[in-house]
Amino acid sequence: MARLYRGMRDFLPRQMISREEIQEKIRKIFRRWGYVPIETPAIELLDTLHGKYGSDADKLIYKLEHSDGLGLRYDLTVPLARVIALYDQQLPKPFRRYQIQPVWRAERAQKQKGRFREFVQCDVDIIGTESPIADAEILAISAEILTDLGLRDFKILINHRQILRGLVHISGFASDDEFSVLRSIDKWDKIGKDGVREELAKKGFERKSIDKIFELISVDDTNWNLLSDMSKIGDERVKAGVDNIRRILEYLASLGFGQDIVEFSPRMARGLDYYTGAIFETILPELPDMGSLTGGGRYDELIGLFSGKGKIPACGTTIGLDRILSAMEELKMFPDSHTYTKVLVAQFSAQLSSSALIFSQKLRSVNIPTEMFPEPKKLAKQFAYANKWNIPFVVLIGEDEAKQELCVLKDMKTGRQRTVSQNQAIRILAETLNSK
RNA sequence: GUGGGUGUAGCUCAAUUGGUUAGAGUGCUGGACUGUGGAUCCGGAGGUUGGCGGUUCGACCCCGCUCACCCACCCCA
Repeated sequence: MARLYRGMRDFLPRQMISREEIQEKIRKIFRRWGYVPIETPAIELLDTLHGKYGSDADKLIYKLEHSDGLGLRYDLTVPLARVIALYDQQLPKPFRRYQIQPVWRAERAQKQKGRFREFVQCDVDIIGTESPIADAEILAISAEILTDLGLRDFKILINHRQILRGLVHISGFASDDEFSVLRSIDKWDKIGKDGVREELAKKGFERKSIDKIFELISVDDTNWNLLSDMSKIGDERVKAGVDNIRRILEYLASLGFGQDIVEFSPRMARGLDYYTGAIFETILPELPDMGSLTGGGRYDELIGLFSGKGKIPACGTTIGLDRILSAMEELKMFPDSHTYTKVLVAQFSAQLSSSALIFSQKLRSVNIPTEMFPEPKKLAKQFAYANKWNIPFVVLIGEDEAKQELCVLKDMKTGRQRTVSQNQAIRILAETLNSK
C-alpha cells in the first residue's frame, strides 16, 4: 500500500507554489547582500558529521546501510566548514555564501509544531572575519526576510556563548559539564524555572552551583539592564561577551534595525556544540510552541577542525523555510493560489484548435502564463476546470469569433465577459495581470 | 526509543446495552444544459469499519497482539 515514512512530506501544487515563491524571496534577499550560492551532497562521511553537534545530536544522524561510515547531512553549517577546508585558497575572504537544501534528522516529527525529519534550510554565512559587523549583517538579513514575508511580530533573541561559559564557570561547574548545563538552561521557557532546577539536580550537579547560576540568570527582566549587570560580574569572558553583543547591536542599529526587535535572552543556549560567540534565534511570540524560525551564531573554531590549520572565524544563520511555512499556515497567511496559470484558452472544436493554439502561443510570447485545454470537451467542463484551479481568465474562440479574429474574454471572478479583438484581448490581459 | 489518546468512504463525522443489507454532508464523476464555471435537481462510483487472531448464535462496538497517526518526553529549523 502507498505510505509515507513519518516526518516526510509530499508537496502538492498548492503548497509547492507557496514554497517556491517564498524561496524566491529569500534567495533574492541573499543576493542583494552579495551572497553567492553553493550546494553540497546529501550524503557525507560520518567522520565529517560526528562530533560537531554534540553527543545527543549524533544519535539523530541518519546512517546509511549501503556502506560503512556514511550518513545524511544534519545541517548545512558542517558541510560548509568541510567545503571551506577543502577549497580554502579558491575562496577569497570574507566569503559570503548561501545554501538552500534539505537536511535530515532522525527525531520524532510533529507536523503542527513544524518538526519534520526532512526539511529545507536556507543558510547564510560569512567566512573569514571576526568583525561584529558580520554578526549584525546576519541578523539584519534574518529580520529583512521575516519582514518581507509578512511576519512582522518576530523577536530576535540574542545571547553569547562566552557569557554562558563565564557564568557556568563562576557558578562552580566543571568545564566538561558546560554543554549539559547549558542544554538544561535552554529549556527554561518550556519547562520553567523549577523544571530546570529539577533536571540539573537529577543530573547530579551540586546544589551550590545550581543556586549560583540561578541567581545569575533568573532575573525577570530579560533585557538590557540585565546585560549591563552581567558586565559587572567580574568575569572576563562574560565581559567580553557583553561588549561583543553591544557592538553587534550598534552596527545593527546603523543598518536600520533597532533594539525593539531584539531581546537579550540569557537563558537561550542553542543545542549545537560548535558555537563560540554570539548566538541568536528568532521566534514568534504569537506561536510559542512553534520553536525558532531562524537560528545561528558565531562558530570560530568549527572550520579549524577540518583544515587543521588554525582557526577561520565564521558566523551565520539558518532561515528555517519549513518552520516559516508552518507558522504562516497556522496564521492563515497564505494566498489562495492553486496554479501559476493566468489564462485558460478553451477549445471550441477540433476544427478550431489551431486558432486556439496560435492564440495561446501569443499570450505566452508576452509572458502571460497560459494553458490550453487539450480536448474539445463541453464548454461547461472547460470552464469548470478553470474554476477548480482558480485560473482567473478564460479565452474562447468559437466559430463566430474565429471568422473576424475576435475572441471571448471571460473574467472568472466577476463572471463578466466581452467579445473583443484578439489583439485587444492580449493588451487587456497584459495590463491587468502586470498591474497586480 | 518511553508513557497517554485515537483509528468507520478521498475529507469531516453518524450508526440504540453487541443485532439483519454500515449512513449523511462534502468532494469526485455522468446527466438535466450539444456556446459558459462557482447555484439547483437527478443518477453513479467509492468500505475487508487500519491489520491479524479471540469471545459470541451474531462484533464497527468486548478482549489480545500488531501497525499507523496525534499528544507528552528527548531534540531542534
